[in-house]
Amino acid sequence: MAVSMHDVARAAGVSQRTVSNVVNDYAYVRPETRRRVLEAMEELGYVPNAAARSLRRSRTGLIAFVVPDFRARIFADLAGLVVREAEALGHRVLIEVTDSDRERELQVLSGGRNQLTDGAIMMALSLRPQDGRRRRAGYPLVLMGDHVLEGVHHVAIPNREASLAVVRHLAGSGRRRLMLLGHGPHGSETARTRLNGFLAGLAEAGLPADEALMVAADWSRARGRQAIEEHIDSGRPLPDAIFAMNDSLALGALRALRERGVLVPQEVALVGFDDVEEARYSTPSLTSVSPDLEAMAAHAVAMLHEQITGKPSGREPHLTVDFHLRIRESSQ
Amino acid sequence: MAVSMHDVARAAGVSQRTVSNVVNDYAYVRPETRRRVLEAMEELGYVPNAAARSLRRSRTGLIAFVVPDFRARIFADLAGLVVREAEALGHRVLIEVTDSDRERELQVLSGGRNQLTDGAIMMALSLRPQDGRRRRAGYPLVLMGDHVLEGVHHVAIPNREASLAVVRHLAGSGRRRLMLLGHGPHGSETARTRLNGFLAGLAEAGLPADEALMVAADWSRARGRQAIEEHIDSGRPLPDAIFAMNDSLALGALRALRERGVLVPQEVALVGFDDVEEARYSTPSLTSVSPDLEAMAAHAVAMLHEQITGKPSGREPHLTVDFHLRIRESSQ
DNA sequence: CTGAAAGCGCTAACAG
DNA sequence: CTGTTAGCGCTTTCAG
Repeated sequence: MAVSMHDVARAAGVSQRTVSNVVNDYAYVRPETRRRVLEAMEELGYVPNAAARSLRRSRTGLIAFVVPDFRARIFADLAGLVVREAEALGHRVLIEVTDSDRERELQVLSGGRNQLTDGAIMMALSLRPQDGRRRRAGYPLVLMGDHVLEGVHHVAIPNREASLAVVRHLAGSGRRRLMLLGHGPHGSETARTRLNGFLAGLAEAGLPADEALMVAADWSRARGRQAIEEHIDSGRPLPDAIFAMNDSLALGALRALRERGVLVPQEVALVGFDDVEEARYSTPSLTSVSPDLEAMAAHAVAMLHEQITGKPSGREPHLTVDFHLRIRESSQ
Repeated sequence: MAVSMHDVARAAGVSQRTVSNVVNDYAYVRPETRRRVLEAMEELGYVPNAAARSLRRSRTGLIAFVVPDFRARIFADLAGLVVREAEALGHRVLIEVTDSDRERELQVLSGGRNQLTDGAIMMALSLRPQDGRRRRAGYPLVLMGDHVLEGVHHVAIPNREASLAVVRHLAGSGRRRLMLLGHGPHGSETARTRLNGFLAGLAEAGLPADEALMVAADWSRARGRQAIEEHIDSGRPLPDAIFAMNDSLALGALRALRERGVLVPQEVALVGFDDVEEARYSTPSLTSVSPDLEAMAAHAVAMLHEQITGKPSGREPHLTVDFHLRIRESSQ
């Protein structure tokens, strides 16, 4: 076995209690004693056993960040921000990938997948309101995204408002035939809400909602490209603007348009969602909805922190972050 | 306190031992007994305490993945792969960010930053051979990248060979004035090795090594862009090819070239390193070195797994993964 | 197949 | 300021 506090105590000629005090920067320990203990620790190569400490404190210092998929740029970005915020509040982050699997999301909810964590931040895709009853009682949880489970803290992206803003921008610059890319039969709540905002925008601008211009597609670059290729090759008339439900789709679409010789933005304006770094650097640069991810991460971590430490702070249990529509070359 | 095994045992009218057996799918438990226990667990909402289990088993099931920075796309990609591989072998992954801070890297090495993990995979930037002595004895560790610490398992990217291949490709298609972008005074070992391969390639092709064409820059998109802008604006003659030390630099450079009206690849060929997804979708698409990241993640996790479980497997303690030079529009 | 019981290493209440 | 000591909840040896 590794060297324990007991060993250190014996070596330094003090009690275990004192060693613990030194390790935890506790109370008053005489400088001389502290020095002796530190010396003994150094000499024996003592490293505190975190499992024992966790057991005793019933706190591990770990939180889980649960995402559907790590390949999507936005989740990786968010993870980076969550790690940073968590560290600032003294937590470390365990990454859990659900592969958008409903079963796994439920496992997180019911506590089967949270071993060794004090709480979780989850980006859930498939949860429904009635799943609330499967929740493990007392386990701190914050949801990111659209789903509101009764009584669960939650921080959201303003999907509807942002989509509305996109349509206003497009219609406001004279576009009339708007395509929505990424709407799909297996759509998540997020997709539905963005669709909603899109439709509201059309109505507001007095434009018809054309089913043929609501194109289903997974939110990947490859599918965005493919969807547009198929649309063009089928000979259907082009829209004069495309609103893609995320930047991956938009950038895939951009590639397809370029290959088919369609000019962006002259013939077709293009707008994405998420504002990943790449949007600023594509050719043409991509207009995109930029949700405030930093705020999102900060709020989520802070909410979780409160639940874990049990310090309520009057903070709203439901929050929606800001967004900006970054207008770039692809839609001007 | 939460409900414990003891509570379940009492409720089911069996001993704690039997509950443990059921929880761990152990040994022979009479079906009838198992059923009763399962029922009691369900009823009481029992969730095993992972900290206690970890203490007892002296194993947490967690491994740390330590990266310099999470914003760089390649680290996020790698993290996703590591999480997947780890899960397949029954480990979960804790993400640790060092911000390229040498002190933090040393803390990982010495065990101060590995609380609750059974081992770590680290992408170290600043470690030097003599740091080996600071290593925490017996703590399973695998390094990714260039640094070889005496006696530490290690999986590498073939930086020298790949850089050589890039120069061969460029020189082979008639380019004569090659710029190296990303070489810098604070260069990591990785940068030095890529520089090495570059110089070897020049020598092999009988081309001069021109100091003025070795441009220092952090490996970010913004810096790549800025470096090329400055070069052009200073009136210095353009190279006919640029080898950027990673794709971020290359894509930033591409942006600068485009804005200054320089044609890629007609006037200047451009090659990057890492082959991030974006390279395939840029305009023009980017030629890049594609190291086999999947293999890298798989090897690293497997090596760590062996150390943790103590099952040696004749696998080499040092391994270099394959790479492919993906030749695309930017260099043809 | 199941029970009793001994710790894993640490924290913290209690006592000086 | 420091020593003693009782568990935290679980796994596992030893008996039956």
